[in-house]
Parts: sequence; structure tokens; C-alpha cells
Amino acid sequence: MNYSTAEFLFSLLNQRVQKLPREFYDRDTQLVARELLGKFLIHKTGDIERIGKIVEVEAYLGEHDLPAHSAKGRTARTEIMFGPPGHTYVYLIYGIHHCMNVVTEREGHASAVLLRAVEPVKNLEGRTNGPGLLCRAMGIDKRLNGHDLLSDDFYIAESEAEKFSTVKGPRIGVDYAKHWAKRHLRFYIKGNAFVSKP
DNA sequence: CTCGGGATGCGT
DNA sequence: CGCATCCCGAGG
Repeated sequence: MNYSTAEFLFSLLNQRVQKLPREFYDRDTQLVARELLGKFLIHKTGDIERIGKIVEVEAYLGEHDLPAHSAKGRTARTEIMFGPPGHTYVYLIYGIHHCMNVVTEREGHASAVLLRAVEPVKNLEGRTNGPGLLCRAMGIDKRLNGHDLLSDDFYIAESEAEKFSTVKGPRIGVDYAKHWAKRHLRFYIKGNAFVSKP
């Protein structure tokens, strides 16, 4: 695998990389979504460490947000979304692909941020520009549902602040959701080549 | 229990 | 645009 520009930059900053604290996630979901851009998703399995830089996300705003799974209420499936912030919500969609979310805000708020795309930094194979592709490349599946992101094997970290512009727009694949479909709850790094649908 | 549909991705 | 492929949640 090539020593990519992103990996080179990451190695330079490696000593300063810090795991995001619980308080990061325990804030307004749209704010968390925007601030997740540029952060590093890190997953260690065995002796392999996979790293991707988050470049595209979507915010899902709790029980009243029609496309949010928590809009169905508290069920076995959505229980994680109603739980404390800083945990993962991973589910299988269309029987094929996995999607990864980060639970936000206080317990009971039932909000989350969907990770839609990452830029490969380390040990990622295949495409990463979509929620299902991202999970495949990062080795993420339902076994990681409910995982605490303050753990040492699966977490999100920040490095030195990187300058970029953020683009916002309607979420993908929720056209059925009336006025909720029109809200600009999707955010991505402007000009980044790994965004799913620029 | 059955059944309809989905925060996707890929091929036609 | 069709379809893979399975889980979920609603309804009987």
C-alpha cells in the first residue's frame, strides 16, 4: 500500500492525536456532526490498526426526526440511540451493508451522527465513499453495535486543527420524509475527493 | 406468524 | 432503473 499524503500528515501529528472525550459527544447533534469532520476514526483488530479521516456525515435529530430510527420509539434495535453519548449505533441495511453512527447528546435524547465517508489514512482497502463502503473498509459490523468510543480499540481522535470549508445539504436517501428531507443535515468537507456524492 | 420496506451499492 | 438479502417493526 502506498504511503499516502494523508498517512504522512497523520504520522507527523501522531504524537498529538487525542481521543475525543465523552463531553464532545454530549452536545448539540448538528454541532457534533460538523466537528466530526476532519477527525480520525480508529479501529484496531488484532495487530491491524485501520484509520480513516471523517469527511462526510449526517445528523439525525431524535424521536421527531422522521428518518431517524429512533422515530420508531424505544425498541430493541433503537435502544442504543436512547442511551448515553459516545457509543456506536451500527445496523445492517438492505440485508447487505452496515452503517455506523455515533450517539450524541444526553441519555434519552435519541440522536446520532451517521458516518458517510472517510478518507483512507492507514490500512484501508477498497472504496470508502459511502456508509456501507466505509464500514466494510474499516472492518465495522453489528458486533460493534453499542461499543463505547472511549475504548482503546475503537474510537475517534483529533489532531491539530485542519483548515477546510464545510458544505451542507439535504441528507441522502430520505426523500420520503416530507419537510425533514429538506433540512440541511448532511455535512462534508468541500472539495474532498472521498465524499460519496459531492 | 406474515409482510412491506429500508440512512446502500452496483450493474444495466 | 432493478436487484441483492436480511432485519426490523407493524399488524393479524
